Amino acid sequence: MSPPLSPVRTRNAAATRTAILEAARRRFAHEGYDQTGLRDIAGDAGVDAALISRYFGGKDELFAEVLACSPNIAEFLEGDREGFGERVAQVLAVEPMREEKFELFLIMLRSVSSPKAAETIRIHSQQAFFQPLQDWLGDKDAAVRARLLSCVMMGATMNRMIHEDFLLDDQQRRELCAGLARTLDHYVSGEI
Amino acid sequence: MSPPLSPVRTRNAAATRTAILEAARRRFAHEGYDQTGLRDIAGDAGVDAALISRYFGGKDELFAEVLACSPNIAEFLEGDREGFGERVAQVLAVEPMREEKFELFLIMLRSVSSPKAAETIRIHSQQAFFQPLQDWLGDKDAAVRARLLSCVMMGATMNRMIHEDFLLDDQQRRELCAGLARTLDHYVSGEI
DNA sequence: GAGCCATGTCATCAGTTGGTGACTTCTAGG
DNA sequence: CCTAGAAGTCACCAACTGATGACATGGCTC
Repeated sequence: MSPPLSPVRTRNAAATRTAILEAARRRFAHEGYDQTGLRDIAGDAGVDAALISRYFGGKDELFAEVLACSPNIAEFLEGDREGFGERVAQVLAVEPMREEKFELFLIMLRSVSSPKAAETIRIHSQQAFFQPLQDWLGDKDAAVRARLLSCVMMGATMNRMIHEDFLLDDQQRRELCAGLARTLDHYVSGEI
Repeated sequence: MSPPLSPVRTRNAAATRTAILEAARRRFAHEGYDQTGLRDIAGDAGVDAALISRYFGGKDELFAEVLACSPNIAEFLEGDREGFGERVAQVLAVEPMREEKFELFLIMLRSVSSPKAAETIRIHSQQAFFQPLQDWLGDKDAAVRARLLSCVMMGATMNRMIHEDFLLDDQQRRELCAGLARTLDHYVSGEI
C-alpha cells in the first residue's frame, strides 16, 4: 500500500519495529484484524513477513501492541467541558475518516468480531477509553453516562463505516454533527 | 452447535434449505461473516457442506439470503410513536442478546469488516433499515434523524458486543435504558 | 582485521478455507 | 417393478494463513 519507510537505512531494529507498527495500525484500522495478513503488513512496511513474528511474537501480540500505542480518548478530554460534544462530533461526522484520531475507533470496531482480538479490545477499551471517560465525568452516574457517550461515539463511527456519508450532503452532515454534539453534551452535563 | 433439525425426514430439499438458512443466521450473528465457515454452518444444520454451495451458490449469496429473510426494523415501527424509544431501548439494553430481534443488528455489525459482506450489508441496511425508518419519521429532517437514531441503536449494540454488560448492575442497566429511550424519543419527536 | 551477535532473507510447513465434480442413494411417476 | 432425476455423500483441489527454522550478511567490539 505504501513504499518502504526508510529504504536508505536498513538493518535498524528500532526503525523496523516502528515501520511494522505503523503499517499494522493502518491495516488494522482499514481492514480489521481478520482481513489483515502478516504479509500485507510486511509489504507495507517494506519488511520480510518473518520479522513480524520475530519482533512481536505473533499476530495477537502485534495487535495488542498497536492498540497500546495508539492515541486514546485523552485527547478529547483536554480543553473545556462545554466544547466536548462539538470537538468529538466534528471528528465523528465531518472530518475525513483518514484522520489519526479516528483510527483507534476503527481498529476496535473492525476487529471485535475476531475472537482473538476481542479480549484484547475489551481490556484496552476499558483501560484507555472507558475508565478515563468515567473519571473525567466524575459524578455518581459516571459509569452509565460514559456508556451512553460511547454508544453515540461508536454508533456514529459504525454508521460511517457502513455507508460512508452515502446519501448525505454537506448541509445534512452539519445537522448530523450538531445533533451528535448536542446529545453528547447532554450526557456530559449529566442530563440523562 | 445444535443437533440436526429433522433427523427423521432426510431428503427434503425445502427443509434442508431452511435448516441451512437458520444455522447460517445464528452463526453469522454470533461469529460474523469471516469467522463462520461453511463447515460450521453445515455441521449445525446436520447437512453436508457441499450442499450449501449447491443450494445457494456460495458463501456470499448465502449471506445475502440470510440478511434478506431476517426480521428488520419494521417490528419496532409498529405501535405508538411515543413508545418507540422505550421499545427499542429495552431490546438494546435489557433484554438478553439471544433475542431474535437482535440478530439482524449483530449480523451486520459483526460482518462489516469483511469486504465481501460489506457491500451486501450496505445495500440491505439501506433497504430494510434506513429507508423504512426515514419514511416512518416522515418530516423534512428525516434523513438526518434516521441517521442519529441508527447511531444510538448501533452504538448500543456495539457497546454490548464489546463488554457484555460487564461492570454494569441491574440498576445501572435500567438507567442506561432510560437514557437511550430518552435520546431516541428526542430524535423521533424532531428535537435534534 | 577477526569474530560474533543482531538483523534480515528464504523456503517451507501444517492447518484451514471456499469450492467443485464424480459418485451413490433415495423417491416419484409410469 | 423400473427407471430417471432429485437429493445427498465423498474425496479432493487450489489458495491462503500464521508460523518456524535454517541460512546469509551486515556492523559493532575488541
